[in-house]
Amino acid sequence: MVNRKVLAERAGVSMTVISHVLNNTPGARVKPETRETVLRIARELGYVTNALGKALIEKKIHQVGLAINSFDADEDQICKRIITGVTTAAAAQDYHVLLCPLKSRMDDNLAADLAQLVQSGRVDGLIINKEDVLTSEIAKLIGQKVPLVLINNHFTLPIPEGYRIDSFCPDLFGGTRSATYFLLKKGHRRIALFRGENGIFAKENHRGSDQRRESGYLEALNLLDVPVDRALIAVGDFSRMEDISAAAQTLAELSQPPTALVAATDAIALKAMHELHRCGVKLSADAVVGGGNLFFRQYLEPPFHSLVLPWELMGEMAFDQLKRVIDRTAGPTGVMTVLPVTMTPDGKS
Amino acid sequence: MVNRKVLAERAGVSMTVISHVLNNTPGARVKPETRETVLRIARELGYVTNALGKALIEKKIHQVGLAINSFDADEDQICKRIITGVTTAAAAQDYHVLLCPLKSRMDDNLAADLAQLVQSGRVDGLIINKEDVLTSEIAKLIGQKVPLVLINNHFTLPIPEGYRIDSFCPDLFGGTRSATYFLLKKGHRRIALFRGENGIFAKENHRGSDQRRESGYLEALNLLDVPVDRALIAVGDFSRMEDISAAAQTLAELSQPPTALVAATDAIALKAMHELHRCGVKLSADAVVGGGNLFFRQYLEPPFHSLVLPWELMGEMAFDQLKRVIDRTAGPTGVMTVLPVTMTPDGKS
DNA sequence: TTGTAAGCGTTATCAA
DNA sequence: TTGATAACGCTTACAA
Repeated sequence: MVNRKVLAERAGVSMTVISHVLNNTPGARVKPETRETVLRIARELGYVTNALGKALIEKKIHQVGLAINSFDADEDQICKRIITGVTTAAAAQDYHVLLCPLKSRMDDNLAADLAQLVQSGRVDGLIINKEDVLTSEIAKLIGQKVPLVLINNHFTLPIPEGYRIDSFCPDLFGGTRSATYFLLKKGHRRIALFRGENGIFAKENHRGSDQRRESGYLEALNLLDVPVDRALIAVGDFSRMEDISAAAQTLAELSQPPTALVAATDAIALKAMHELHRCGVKLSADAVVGGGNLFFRQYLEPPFHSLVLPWELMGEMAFDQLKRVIDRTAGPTGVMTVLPVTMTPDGKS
Repeated sequence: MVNRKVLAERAGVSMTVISHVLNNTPGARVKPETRETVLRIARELGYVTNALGKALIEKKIHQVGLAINSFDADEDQICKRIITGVTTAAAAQDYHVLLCPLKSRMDDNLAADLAQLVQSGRVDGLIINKEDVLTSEIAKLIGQKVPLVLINNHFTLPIPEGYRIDSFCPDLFGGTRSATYFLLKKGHRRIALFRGENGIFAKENHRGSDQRRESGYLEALNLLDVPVDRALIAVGDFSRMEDISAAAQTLAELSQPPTALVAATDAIALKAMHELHRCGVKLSADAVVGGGNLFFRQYLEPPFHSLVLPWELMGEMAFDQLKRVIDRTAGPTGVMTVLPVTMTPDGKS
C-alpha cells in the first residue's frame, strides 16, 4: 500500500508538500516543478488518498446515511427514485451514501441506532425517509446534534422550542386537489377517493399523507360548490386486496355509484377499477387518477392518469440542505419544503 | 466528543484495559470489577466507538460497496430487492452498505472508479450488479486484488488464467423452461416468447439473460418434441412500447397466431397481452407467464403467472461470499452459483 | 518554498 | 491484570 510517506520519499519532499499539492491547499505556494514531480509520482504509483486518515483528522468523512422505511412496502419504486435523487446530488459534491435500512415499522430505538451511526463517525449526517416517525425520536436526534433532514414526513406538530427540522415532502394536498378538480371539470359529480388510514398520525396528531389527500379532495369539491358525500371516501389498508374489493363493492352498491376515481397509488387505482367493473360500475381510464406515475402504468391499455410525485427532486434537495447543515453553511431552517405534484399529461407518462 | 482517553481517565485505568473490555478481546483477562466500572462509565458517558480510528488500524471498515446499474431502468423493484437482500445479510454480520451508483450503461472507467473506492479504504469489497460488464474491467479489478462478487451476470467467457470470479444469478434457463413446459402441458402448441436483445453479449460472446431465456424455451419444446417456429420468438427492446406493439402485431398476423405467451417481465407480458388482444388474439391470463413477480401483478384481475426471481436471496448469498473473501475465510471459488427460479402458484403471488 | 512534529481515535506489542 | 508506546494515514500550525 502506497501512502504519503512513500510518496514523500520517492519525490524527495516532505509530507507537507505532498498534502499541499494533492489537496490544492488554498494559499499554499509550491514550486511548480515540485508540484509536477509530486503529481507524476502519485500517478505512477497509482496513489489513492486514504479517506479514513483524512476523515479522522477532518472530522468529516464525506458520507451521509440514508434511512429508508420503504423496503417492506411492495410497491416501491419510491425507494429507488429517492435513492437516485440522493446519490446524484451526493455524487455532485463528492459525497457517498450509506444505506441505513430501518429495522421495523416501529420507532423502537430508531434514534439510538441512527445517532450511533453518526457518533461512530461513519456518516456526517442523516436523511430519514419515514412517514410515521415519532416526534420524540426526532427530538432525541436533534438533542444529540445529529445533522438531519426529513423526507416524506408531513410534520405539523408543534416542534419543541429551539428545535429546527428541515423537511421535504410532496404536495399531496395540491396534487389531489388538482386531480379532483380535473375530474370535476370533466363533469363528474360522483368522484370516489381511495385513501389510506391515518395510523400513527391520529395518535400523535400529525396530518399524514392520506389526511392531506382527503383535504385536497374536499377542497376541490368546495371550490366548485359540489356537496360532499362521505360515502364516496374509502379508507382502508389498500395493500390488502380484500380491502380494495370490499371498498369497491360498497361503492358499487350506492344508489348513485361513482363515475370517477382518485386513488393514492396507481396500483390501487388499477385494482379498484377492476373491482368496480366487476360490480357493474364501468369507469373509463380518463375518469381515473392514480398516484406515483408508476412504471407499469404505461404498459396499461389505455393508461389512466396519475399524479407525478417528485421523488428524485426531494432526494436531491434533501441532500443539498443536509450538506449545508453539515458544513454549517446554513443552520437548519426549520422549514417544511412542499414540492409540487403534477398530473400526467393525458394518457402519457 | 468522548473518546477512550477520556474513558480511561474517568475509570482510572489505561486505554489498553478499555479496549480489552469494550472489544471483549479473547484471551485477555480483566478484573471483573474493573470491567464493570469501565462498562458503567462508558454507558454513562454515552460512549460510541469511533469506526474510523478502528478501521485505520484494523485495515477493515466493515463496509461493502453495492454497485447497481438498474437505476435508470424503469421497472425496478429489482434494485430494491437486491438491496434488501444485501443489507439484511450485511446487518447480520455488523456490516454496512455503501451505494455505488454506476454512472452510465457503459463500462468507461467502471474498474477505476470502483477500485478507488476500495483503495481509499471506504469499503472492504464490492458487490457488482450489472449484466453487461466487460471481462476486461473485471479483470482489472481482480488484478488490483479487489474483493469482488458479481450478481446477475451470466459469465460464460473463459476467464483469464488464475482469475476466480464469484457470481450469482437466477436460473433463467430453468425458469423459462418450466414456464414453457407448463404451457405445453396445458396443451398449448403455439407459445410466443418475448425476449430482450443480446446487446453487448453478442460482441463479447457472453450468454446474456435473454439468451438463456430463449434456450430454456427451446429446451422445453424439445423435451416434448414440439417443433420450433422461430416466428413465435419476438426479440426487441421492450422498454419501448412501440417495440411491444410491433412484435404483437407481427405475431397476430401469423397464419397460426400464438395461444400462449412467455415474457421476460410482467410489465412486458401485460402490454403484450393487451396489444395481442387489440389485434384480435385473446389470451387467457392462465396462458401467460411474465417475469419477476412484480408487485402490480397481484392488482391485476385476474393475475397471470410469473417467474419468481430470487433477488433477495442472491443479495444475501453474494454478501456472505464477499464477506468470506474479505476475511480470507475462503478464497474466491470461481464458481457461478445459479439460483432456482420458480413459478407463482396459480394466480397467486 | 519546504520541513518538523503534534494530533485525530483506535489497536497491538511489550513490559511491568 | 494493567500500562506505555508505537503504529495506522492523514492535516496543520509553526519553524526554517
